[in-house]
Amino acid sequence: MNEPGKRTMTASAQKRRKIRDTISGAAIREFARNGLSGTSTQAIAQSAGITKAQLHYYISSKEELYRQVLGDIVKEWREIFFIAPFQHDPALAISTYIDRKIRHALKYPDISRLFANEIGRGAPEMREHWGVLKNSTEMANGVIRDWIAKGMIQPVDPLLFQMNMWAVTQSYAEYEAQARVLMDLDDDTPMNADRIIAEATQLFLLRCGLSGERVFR
Amino acid sequence: MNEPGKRTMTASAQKRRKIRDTISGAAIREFARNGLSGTSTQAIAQSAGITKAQLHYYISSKEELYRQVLGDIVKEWREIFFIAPFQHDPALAISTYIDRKIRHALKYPDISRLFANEIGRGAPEMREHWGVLKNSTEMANGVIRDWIAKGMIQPVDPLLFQMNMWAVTQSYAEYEAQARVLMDLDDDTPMNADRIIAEATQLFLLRCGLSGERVFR
DNA sequence: AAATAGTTTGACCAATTGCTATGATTTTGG
DNA sequence: CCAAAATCATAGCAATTGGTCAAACTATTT
Repeated sequence: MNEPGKRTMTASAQKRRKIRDTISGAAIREFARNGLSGTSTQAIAQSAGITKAQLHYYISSKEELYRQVLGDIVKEWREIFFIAPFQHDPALAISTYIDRKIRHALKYPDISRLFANEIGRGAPEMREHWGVLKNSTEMANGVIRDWIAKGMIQPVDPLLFQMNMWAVTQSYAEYEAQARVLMDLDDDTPMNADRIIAEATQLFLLRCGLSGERVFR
Repeated sequence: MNEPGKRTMTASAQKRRKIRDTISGAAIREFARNGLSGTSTQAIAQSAGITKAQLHYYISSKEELYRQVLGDIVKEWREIFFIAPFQHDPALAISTYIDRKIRHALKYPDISRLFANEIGRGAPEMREHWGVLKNSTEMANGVIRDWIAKGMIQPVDPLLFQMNMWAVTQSYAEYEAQARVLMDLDDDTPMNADRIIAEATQLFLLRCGLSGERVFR
């Protein structure tokens, strides 16, 4: 038997991992569409291409599976969307964040939707994650306040500025269906990421009194 | 028997209307939290303070009730959030829109959440509403383009500018739970509407190159 | 007051829910 | 190659699902 995390992996362990990933993917898809209570284990199993009983062999319960994928999302986001590395350059920090966040939203909209769903429900499963999330937000708060103090950007409400960036970037995943209608795009045509990024970047750079020139990529 | 819509209303008709409103309110609450498939008629009935059988006496089906409240929301929004009346003054038009929209989001967050949920699911019940919604969006598009042509505002992507306003204003309903955590607010304390409106207004006025002064109210 | 119409109720329906028990099958280590 | 362990599928569990029904109850009309 092989411990997960070991460098070598037997064929069976690989297969097991693959199945688990398939399940996670299917769960994200289904939970994003219909929420926790609106998703049946049957639907998840079907979406994963396995039987319901087989699914229940791999998971302990629907709620637990939900908690697991939610935790994975929070963890992944914490690593990807981190404003601190570019503290020295506000324009770079902001445009980098927006670029990453929007590309992620367009590429993995279900992840964003699942998260939005959880928050919309009152975030009952987020209790254990608030601490770390609040922490990074307050770190970013400090960075922004520092920018203001040093006269690098115009004064903004640090928290609301962050929340508004989140809202705009996130919305292109959540409101994809609406965006497609308004843009006359069918479901197969990808949305124009560059166009969206350009407008969003302008929006937040100008709020800070920074040049509207495209700064990043 | 009394037709609905007549000026006079018998006591029984009034009672019937009151029950229907109670049901709509309960439905919005429950659908907002758990979506269409995640909400049971039992839960709606309980939230409305009636029995399940009684609920089914007033509605034809869960889906139909969902369609009804969704239709009501779309209709109400079309009346409330209309940018055209202030065409002559971009700053006034924008700040009025943001003010109204955010106050509505903070006052009736469930309505915003129900709508967000529907769009997140792929908006399967929005087919009949897209036409009129697209229309008003394109009217506003024209207004904004006109502003740009006349040099009243800096160039913006008209559609994305609207979508971003929508995203920011909407988010304070959808992400209320998160906002409360980040702001250290308990569930009873109302959020500071003026603060939110001020930052959002600045954001979008500055994008247009308009003075950051508070223009409205 | 009787007849009629509108409303409420509890019992009930088949279908689906999350999940399990059990035996069959496959995979694996010795 | 064989026994043990892991995986899988069928059938089934009690509980809940959306919705119905007829009987009881309450209002309204004549």
